[in-house]
Amino acid sequence: MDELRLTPTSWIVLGFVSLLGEATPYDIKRLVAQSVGQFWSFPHSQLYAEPERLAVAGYLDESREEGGRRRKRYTLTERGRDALERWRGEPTTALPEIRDLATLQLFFGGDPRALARVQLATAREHLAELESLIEPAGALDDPGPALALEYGLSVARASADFWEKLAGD
Amino acid sequence: MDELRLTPTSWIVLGFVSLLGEATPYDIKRLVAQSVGQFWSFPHSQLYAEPERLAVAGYLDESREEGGRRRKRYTLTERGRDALERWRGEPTTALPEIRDLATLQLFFGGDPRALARVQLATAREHLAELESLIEPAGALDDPGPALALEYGLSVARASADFWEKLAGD
DNA sequence: ACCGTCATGTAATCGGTTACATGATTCT
DNA sequence: AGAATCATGTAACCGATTACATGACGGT
Repeated sequence: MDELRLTPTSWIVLGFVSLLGEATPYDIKRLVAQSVGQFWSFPHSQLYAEPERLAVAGYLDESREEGGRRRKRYTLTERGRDALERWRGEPTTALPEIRDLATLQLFFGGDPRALARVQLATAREHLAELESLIEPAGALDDPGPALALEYGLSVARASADFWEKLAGD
Repeated sequence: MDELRLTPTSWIVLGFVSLLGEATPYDIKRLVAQSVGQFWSFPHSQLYAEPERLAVAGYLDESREEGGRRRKRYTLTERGRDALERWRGEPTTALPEIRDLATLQLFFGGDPRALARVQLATAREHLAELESLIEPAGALDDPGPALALEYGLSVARASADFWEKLAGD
């Protein structure tokens, strides 16, 4: 029941548990893969560790299935709901961070053409995948996911465009 | 002299030491602030810890000033130079990652207009700062920094455009 | 001489990543 | 029924962040 600094990972977990009502780490994992995970990856182990932390600190309730896979299922506590609500209400001024190895290589003298070729290829695949997510996202009640996806798409397009221009010299 | 997994931070340190020939953590800190730090931030303490790691593993030589501030100065070893060279030569296929609290808030139901207002403001300031870096970057011998900056700019513009559109409804 | 800010670092903590491992399902 | 893959988790390590702390230097 300690105080706890809530990290981005925490919000992701709290957010999805809130959306689903009740969720297992694996539920979250699948949703992450189709959404946030598209521009922000982390290992699945964190989706097991983080709910644990949150449960210890009183933001989630944990219960364990008895039969079968003995999954852990999580629900929001009052405290968790409050924290999420407060967070939602305070628009962050934090800037996006781009963590990109390719840019580093560019910066430190990697060959621009070679980099552009390789990056353009992967960027296009990624774009295609993102585009395939538009429809399902649009079908949801909540507009948030679709908006976030749009954001991710516009950034991904800017990225692809850059490499394309660079590849063409 | 152990094997060591080299992280993005490692490349940044190795890269700047290579550019400068000899560098103190503070030298690197200043350069980072005007370059990579614009889209990828980390605390200065890491720029003291990381060269240490790299020195222990044999990628850097460390020497300490005797008088005055007793700074630690680092230079590349053969091993460090090799590693950097090899890294430069292998274009990464890794995708950029966007770590962005604002997008998360959008995703999880934050108010789009409110977010857009706040984010647009900070995004514009940031853009202005990036643009002020164009000239100095263009004046360098090495084209890498200017290219990386261009990349950062195009992404930052995409981001600002998105929020602008969203703010305008 | 004093004060504020810049410069330079260390220590402790903790989140995140890597690696390992086993139990369920599904398919052939 | 066996193989392959999906699902689910734990353990250990380490890089990264936070916090603390002091020494130089420049200005008044």
